[in-house]
Amino acid sequence: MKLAAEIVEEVNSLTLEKQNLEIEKKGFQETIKEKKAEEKGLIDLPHVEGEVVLRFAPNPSGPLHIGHARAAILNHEYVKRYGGNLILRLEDTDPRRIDPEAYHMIDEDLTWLGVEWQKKIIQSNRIALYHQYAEKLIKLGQAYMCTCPGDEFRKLKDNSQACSCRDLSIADNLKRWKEMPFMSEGEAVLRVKTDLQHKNPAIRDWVAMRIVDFEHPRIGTKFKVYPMMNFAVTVDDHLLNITHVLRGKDHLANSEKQKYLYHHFGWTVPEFIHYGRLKMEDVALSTSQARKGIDDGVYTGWDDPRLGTLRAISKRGIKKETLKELMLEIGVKIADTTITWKKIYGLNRNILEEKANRYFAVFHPQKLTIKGLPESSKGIIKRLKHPDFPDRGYRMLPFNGIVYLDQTDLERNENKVLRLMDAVNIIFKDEKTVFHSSSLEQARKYKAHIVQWVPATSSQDVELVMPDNTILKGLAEPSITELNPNDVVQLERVGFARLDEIQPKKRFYFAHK
RNA sequence: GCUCCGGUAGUGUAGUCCGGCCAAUCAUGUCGGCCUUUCGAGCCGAUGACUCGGGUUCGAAUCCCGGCCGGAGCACCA
Repeated sequence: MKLAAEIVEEVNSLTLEKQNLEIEKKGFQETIKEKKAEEKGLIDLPHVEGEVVLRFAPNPSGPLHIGHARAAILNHEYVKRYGGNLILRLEDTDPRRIDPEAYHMIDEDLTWLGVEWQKKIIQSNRIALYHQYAEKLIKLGQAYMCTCPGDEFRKLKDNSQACSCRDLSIADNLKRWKEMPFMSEGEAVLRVKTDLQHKNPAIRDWVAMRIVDFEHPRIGTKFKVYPMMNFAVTVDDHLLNITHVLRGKDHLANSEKQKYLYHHFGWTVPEFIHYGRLKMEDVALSTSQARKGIDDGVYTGWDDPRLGTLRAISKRGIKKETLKELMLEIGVKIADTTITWKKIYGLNRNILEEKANRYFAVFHPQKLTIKGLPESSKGIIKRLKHPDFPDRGYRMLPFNGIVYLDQTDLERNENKVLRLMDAVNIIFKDEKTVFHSSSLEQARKYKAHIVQWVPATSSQDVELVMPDNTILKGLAEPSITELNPNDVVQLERVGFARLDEIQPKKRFYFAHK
């Protein structure tokens, strides 16, 4: 025993290389298992044979939010990796939960995200198709028309008991099925037979079709019998040859339910991949909460900077590339993730840093007239639009000694030498501003802070909408008139901001530092 | 309550399937330094994690059991 331990100790003390060498010397066969070399970033999909067919299937109840972006980006990325098709499918089988505006908002949002789809289908165009498959299922003896009140059925189901409808003949079921469009809401449902003994009561005999007496925003009152999500999704995923289904883990039980349907029809089950919940700090992600806030006037609209919608995020100057990087990093883990704004800002800054040109703006403007300014210091001051890219040219700032500075910069530097970038050094003392010197060396010598300024004689009024939707009014240098809406700039020492509109006012949205 | 699932630094992530090269990767954040006419960026450095307890094993982030914590589902929504 002791000997064995000693030998092991000895072997372990050798480097791996030496151990392998010894193994070789002694003539042992190499038995090391080969570990699969994974592609960096997003993990590979399981069981890929050739091309993949994936789908992004939102419910058109509002615009897309950051949670949708995850599904859309991931699906899109996998289609790009393996080749194949991405299908956009609008799941509008609940007439009550549809926002007619959402159909085009979703297209817009995906386009902004850069997610392209090869085919688009709308489930409300396919209701008759679902009816056909429902009838097939009845004929297979795998579905039954249930007229039990919901709570009674639940009691039975929770005890693994069949209700009386379950044993109806196929003929009786077909008869009821034909009558279904003439019944009223709640009178009957079509149930899929699963396993009443299933450990999870939620899986037992789930509803496939129901009666809805409500005008559908797209197809009106043409149908009264609508499929439930699980039924429509399964039929579609099969018919469209979907190979892999990426969905949130809130669909775990649904995947389980759907498998029964695949088996009843004899269809191949796609690969289900479930990812965890996405939480976003300070943001109400749910569409319904956002809608309520908009209706109540708490939020200004779907693009209110406080919301987690893609249109709000893009308005704030967050780039689609940032979202893509973020989603690729988060991947498809089933564990929940919390996204912090700092994370998004950090990624976004990496992208914006080289794109955004620099401009001066102050948001607590204080007008100053510099006393004793030598004539030689006056004139047009040139400053690079971007310190790292000189070929982008200069902005011109007329400097005549009358400027706006930020109030807080003034307060913090009272009685101290303060340098106006690329201009002169001043001292603000006893409510008076006097010229101190002009060279950078002097500023360095006095450890002066270096701040941005706006020429008072040719300033531009601007607004800056902050992430909490408060609006700061300020002044910017004249060159900002060369900007166009949607340009993202860095307001020096303020932060990155996206120009949203120039008429009637020049309005920026603050992105981050 | 029932069913299922998860837990690696502040946050996100790699590694877990197939135990040893993991005193654990990368990103972001934070702190410090250098540089820079921004409190930005860049460069350099620092910081900081395997949920806990048992078990198996020569060896456990990795396998097994239990606890704790967290999440999802339990609809005639998707």
